[in-house]
Amino acid sequence: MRQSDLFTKTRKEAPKDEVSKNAILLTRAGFINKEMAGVYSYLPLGLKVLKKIENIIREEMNALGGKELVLTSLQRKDVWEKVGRWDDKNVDVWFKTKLKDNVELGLGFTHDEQIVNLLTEYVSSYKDLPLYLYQIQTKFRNELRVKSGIMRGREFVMKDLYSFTRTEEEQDEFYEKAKKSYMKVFSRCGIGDITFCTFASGGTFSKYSHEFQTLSLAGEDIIYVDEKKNLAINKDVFDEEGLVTAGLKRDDLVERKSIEVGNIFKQGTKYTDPFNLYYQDENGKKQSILMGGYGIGVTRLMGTVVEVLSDDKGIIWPEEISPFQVHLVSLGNDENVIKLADEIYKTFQKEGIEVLYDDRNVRAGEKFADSDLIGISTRLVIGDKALESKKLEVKDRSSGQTTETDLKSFIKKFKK
RNA sequence: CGGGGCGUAGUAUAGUGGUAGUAUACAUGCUUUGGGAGCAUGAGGUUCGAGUUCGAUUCUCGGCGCCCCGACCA
Repeated sequence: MRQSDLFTKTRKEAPKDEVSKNAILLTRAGFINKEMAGVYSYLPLGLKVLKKIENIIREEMNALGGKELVLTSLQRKDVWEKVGRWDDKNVDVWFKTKLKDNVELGLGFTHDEQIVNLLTEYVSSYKDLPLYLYQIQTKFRNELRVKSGIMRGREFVMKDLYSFTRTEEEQDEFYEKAKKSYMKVFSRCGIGDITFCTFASGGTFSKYSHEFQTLSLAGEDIIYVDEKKNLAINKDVFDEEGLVTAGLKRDDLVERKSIEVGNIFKQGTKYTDPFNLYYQDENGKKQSILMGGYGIGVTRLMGTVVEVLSDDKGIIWPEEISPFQVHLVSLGNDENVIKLADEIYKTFQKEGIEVLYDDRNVRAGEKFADSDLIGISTRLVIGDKALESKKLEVKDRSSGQTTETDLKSFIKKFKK
């Protein structure tokens, strides 16, 4: 895409109503736009990144055996009343609304009840299980106070997978596989080395769960990290019992601040039993179904990447989720330079390399500043130098290193 | 939900009880072109309502909105 056609523009000034690094940088670079407190639109650049993250998650969830679906945001009151979560006393993040005839509805903040309710129509035999269903969808939570840009809003994108299994062994096996998938997702998003599978409290469903915590001073969680084992334990369960269960030793741990980017937990029959979701085994005997929930805050993950990967000039996208693979930047308005850049642009399009082509007639300084801010992982500069040397000047956004190469090997490296 | 703060142009900011200023962004022209260039010209603004006043962007009250701290956060 030509940058002259890009819908958004960069800004020099930080918006006055943002404090968090992710919101400031994403807004300045034209990825998002705040509509109201805790509610952000995703502009073309932001959407590109969001979709890339979603696709990584989709690939990993599919590899786990997950089947994708999309449940509704509008949800029935009676479904939520089954386990008492409609009442504002029990759940205080509801957005509730009404139909014209005064029938009450809620905007989904999660979909546990709804998916179980759905499955009562489809699951009845041991042959139907195990079953792993997931969706990537917008959730609504009426937070009392929003903060941290896109990391804690009232409307956000979440991936939620639900597992339905017959036995504890089946459940545990999947749970362990899911842990690995999750780490893969975070690695592919460029934050694998600072994200830890973290032993955490289980809340109302089971005693313990696992969170995926990314080290960052912008985080709100405190965890204790065992860097050798690559594991951590949340402060909430940082006691003797927790340590023993997690298999961690107090002396091996260091305290860190972190952002929760994912959470997996076993839910037992908390939802399946009340909804009468059972299956019949080989002997025709009625059996309970074990459920598990596996969440990733997709937009929060995007915000986390920005928090963690940036410098004073802008964002530093990891290759896999960079809005474009290459930022092609032409310098000056020398005819031959423009001709060369145009040719390279066309070649990339033909070869299927995703490219943002800064074809604007503005000075080099402005182009470089914008390029740094937007943060595309690889920059290709075409100016007089390239014309003379017949070499391509490639700058890596992350390391800042510039290398020379020729078009052929560049294409070979980036062609998908 | 408790406490505190703030609403002036697209953005960021001055200032004032009596015609609202700067930067940036935008438009036009000329110059310039490897790290946010220069000159000229132009267009663009006081969150809403009520009150006080001859007169309110400014003072008072209320609404709405936004931000921060805390609480909360399957």
